[in-house]
Amino acid sequence: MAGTIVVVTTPQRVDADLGWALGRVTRAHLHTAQEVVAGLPGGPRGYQVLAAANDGEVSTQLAIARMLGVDRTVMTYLLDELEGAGLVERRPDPADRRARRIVLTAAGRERLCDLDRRLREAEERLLAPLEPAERDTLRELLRRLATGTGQDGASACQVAEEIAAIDGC
Amino acid sequence: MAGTIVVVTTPQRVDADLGWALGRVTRAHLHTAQEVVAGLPGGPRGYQVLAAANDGEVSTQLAIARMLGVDRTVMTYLLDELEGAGLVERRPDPADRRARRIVLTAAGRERLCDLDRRLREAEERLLAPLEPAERDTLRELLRRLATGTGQDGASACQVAEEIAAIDGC
DNA sequence: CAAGATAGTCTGTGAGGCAGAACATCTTGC
DNA sequence: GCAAGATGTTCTGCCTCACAGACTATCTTG
Repeated sequence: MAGTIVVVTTPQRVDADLGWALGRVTRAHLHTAQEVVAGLPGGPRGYQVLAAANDGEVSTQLAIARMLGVDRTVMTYLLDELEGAGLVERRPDPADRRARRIVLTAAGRERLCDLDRRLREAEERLLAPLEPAERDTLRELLRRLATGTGQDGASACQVAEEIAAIDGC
Repeated sequence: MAGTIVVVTTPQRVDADLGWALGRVTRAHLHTAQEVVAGLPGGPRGYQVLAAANDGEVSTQLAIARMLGVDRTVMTYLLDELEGAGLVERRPDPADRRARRIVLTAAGRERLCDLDRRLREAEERLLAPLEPAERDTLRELLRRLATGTGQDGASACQVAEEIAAIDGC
């Protein structure tokens, strides 16, 4: 390396860094969410478990864990708490006796509904600096990135791959 | 509450949740970033410290800590490692002898430059499902949210408030 | 039926962050 | 100029929390 001429272009400013912006926004969102879900077992993740279990597409512990990006061993005590609070039930999956289907109790659905509304309000406050149209754009772009679907619905997505790499490998 | 009729509207699907999308994208980004900065003391945050220190606007430990959202006590050992690797120096601030100015060494600037380029490539791969114009839009919207500036440059931003609430209170 | 994969649970352990105190220095009010 | 409080940095102790690994039960494949 000695004697090598290194062209040091001026690096980007910090606030041009996607990671920085993502981190900051995520952190702020997490912070407001924590206030909204105060008292809910598991905090923000407790809410996400409720939401994931409720929409029914996936409902076994492992499926929910993967979707939310939490370790499967964490789901155990997350669900212990939610079940203890009477918000969800673990039901044996009739098709696979190893698996448990997570279903919301009536109280769980009410709670989820209430949290949903309040979280949505909090999000709008968080997105306040953006024009209404821009908020929708941001939501849509993030959603497409997270679900791994391109504009045409194509699914060539690194986010999904990275997520997959994080859990099972 | 007994007897109250609760209208349970169908809650949003999980993938309509901003928090879910943010979390997933952030996690995926973090994961790719970790690979790129493998070997750098402090991991992704080490990079961010370098980037923040380099652009010079803020350079004391506390200012960097606040910008990055890390605890001030964490900055101490983060910088210990970076300084040990010869990437930054702690210089006494001539204007305030309590404070240390964090400046990059020549090696630090080279390293930052290299990381910058590789991270930018990784980000583009991550944003691949979006059209090029959409990627710029996403970057811009996130940047504006994170910096707390509206379209007109106005600064009425909850992200900044929440970030502020997290550290000093 | 045997062998391997998968769902869930439990236990131990280690990293990592936060609170709080200590110390040095700056600032403000008098 | 001095006392009192605020601010920047470091250090210590504690405590949470997530992950690895082992274990059981069940499914799947050959």
